[in-house]
Amino acid sequence: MSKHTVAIIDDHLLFAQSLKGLINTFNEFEVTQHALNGKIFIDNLKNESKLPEIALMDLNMPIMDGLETTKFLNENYPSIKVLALSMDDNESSILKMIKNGAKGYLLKDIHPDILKEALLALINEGYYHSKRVSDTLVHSLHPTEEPKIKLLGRELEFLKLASTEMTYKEIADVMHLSPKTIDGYREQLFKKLQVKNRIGMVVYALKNDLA
Amino acid sequence: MSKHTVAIIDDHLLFAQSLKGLINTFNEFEVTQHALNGKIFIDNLKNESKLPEIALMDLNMPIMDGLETTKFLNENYPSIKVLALSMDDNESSILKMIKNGAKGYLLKDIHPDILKEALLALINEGYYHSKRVSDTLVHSLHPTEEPKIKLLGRELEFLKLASTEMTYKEIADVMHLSPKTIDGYREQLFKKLQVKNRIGMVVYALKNDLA
DNA sequence: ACTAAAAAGGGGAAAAATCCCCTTTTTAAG
DNA sequence: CTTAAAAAGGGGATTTTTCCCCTTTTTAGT
Repeated sequence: MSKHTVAIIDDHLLFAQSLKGLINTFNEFEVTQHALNGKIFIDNLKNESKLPEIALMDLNMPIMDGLETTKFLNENYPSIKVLALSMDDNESSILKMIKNGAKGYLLKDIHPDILKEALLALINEGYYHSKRVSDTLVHSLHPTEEPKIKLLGRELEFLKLASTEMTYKEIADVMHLSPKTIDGYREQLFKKLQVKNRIGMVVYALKNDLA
Repeated sequence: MSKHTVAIIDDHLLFAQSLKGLINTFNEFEVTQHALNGKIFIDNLKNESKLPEIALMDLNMPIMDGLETTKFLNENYPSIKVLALSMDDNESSILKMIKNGAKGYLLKDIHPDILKEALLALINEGYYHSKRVSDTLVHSLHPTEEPKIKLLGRELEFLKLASTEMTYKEIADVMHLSPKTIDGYREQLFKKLQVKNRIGMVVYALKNDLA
C-alpha cells in the first residue's frame, strides 16, 4: 500500500523541517513537497504530474498567505484537502479558512498524535475538526449581545419582502395594502434602522438573519 | 444542595412523561414544569416566582413551535438555557435554533447518559453540542458544490460597493469611473447573477459572503 | 501582428424609489 | 369614554435606477 502524500506550505523553515520529519515517521503518510509560501506551491503544482492529497497550510506567510492559497486551491485543485495550521485560535480566521474550503484546522501547539489523527480523518472522513475548533464555530453562531431594534407587526413582513426583487408596488399587492402605506413603512424603517435607502435595509435584514 | 430545575416543553405526552421520570432519577436535576407548547410555557412563566434554569424544548409543536419560543425566551428570559430536542438532525433547523439562542441541540434517540451529560454541560459550561451537531455545523460552513459564478476583476469591487448605501454615481466616483461604466457593470452583473435589480444583487453578495 | 474579450464610456427614456407634508381609521390602554 | 399610538392612505415632486442600443480603448493570447 502506497503512502498518502502531504505537501507542507510554511515559511518557518525550522518548523517545517521538523514537521516533515515527524510526518515521515507515520506509516500512512509521506511529505512529497515543501513550499515557502502559497505562490511557490501553486507554481510548482503546474509542473507536478501527481498532486498531493493533503496540503498542510500555514496561515501567515509572505507573498501569498494561507487564506488566499486555500481559496485558489479550492477552486482550481479541489482534490487537494487543505489542513490549516495556525498559531492562534482566532475565531474569525478559523471561520474564514473553513468558509474558503479548508477541510480542517489545527493549532501549532498540538500533540503529534493529534496531527496523525487529523491526517487520517482527512483521508477517511474528508474533514477534521478538533473540539476547540468546533467550539469556536458554535460560539460564533450564538446571537451577540443585541442592540436589538423592535420591529412592529407588519414591518417585519414588509422587511422580508423588501429583501426580494419585488417592487414596492408588488409588495403592496401581496400584502393587500396601498403603495402609499408601504411607502410609510419604508420611511419608518429607514428611521428605525438608521439607513438611507432600500439597500441599507436589505443589508440589515440579511445580516440579522431576518430575510 | 438543591437540584437544578428543568422545564419540559413538548406536546408528546408519553415521551414527555418518560423524560420527566428519567430526569428525576438524576441526582442533580428535577423537572419543575411541563408545558404542551411554547405559548403555554411562556404564559406560565409570568406567574412563576422562580424560573427554570433549563428548558428542554421540542421543535415541532402546535400553536407556538420551538424556534419561536426559543427566540422569545432568549430575548425576554435570557437566564433560561434552551436545550433543543428534535427527531431530525436536519442541518438548517439546527442552525436556526442555535442562531436563535439555543444553548444545545440533542436528538431524541440518544442514550440517557448523554442527556445527563448535556444537562450538566449546560449548567457548567453554558452550552452543549454533540459531535454530530458540531459536524453538522462545520459542514454547513463548507463552500457548497458551486455553480460558482466567475466574477471578473472590478465586478467584485463594484458588487461590494453596490451592497452599501452609495448611489451608483457615488460608486462611480470612488472607483474613478464614469457613471456609464458603472451602468455597464451593473447590467453585466444582473445577467451573470440572474437577478432583476440591485436588491437581488445585494442579496446574492450577502449570501455568498462577498460583501 | 491579429483578434477576441474585457474595460470604459455615451444618449435618451421609462420605471421605481425617495422625500416631505398631511388625513383618516383602527387598536390598545388607562 | 378618552387618548395615544399604530395602521392605512394620499398629493406631488425630485432623484435614482433600470433598460436598450451603441462606440472607443486597452489587454491578453496565439
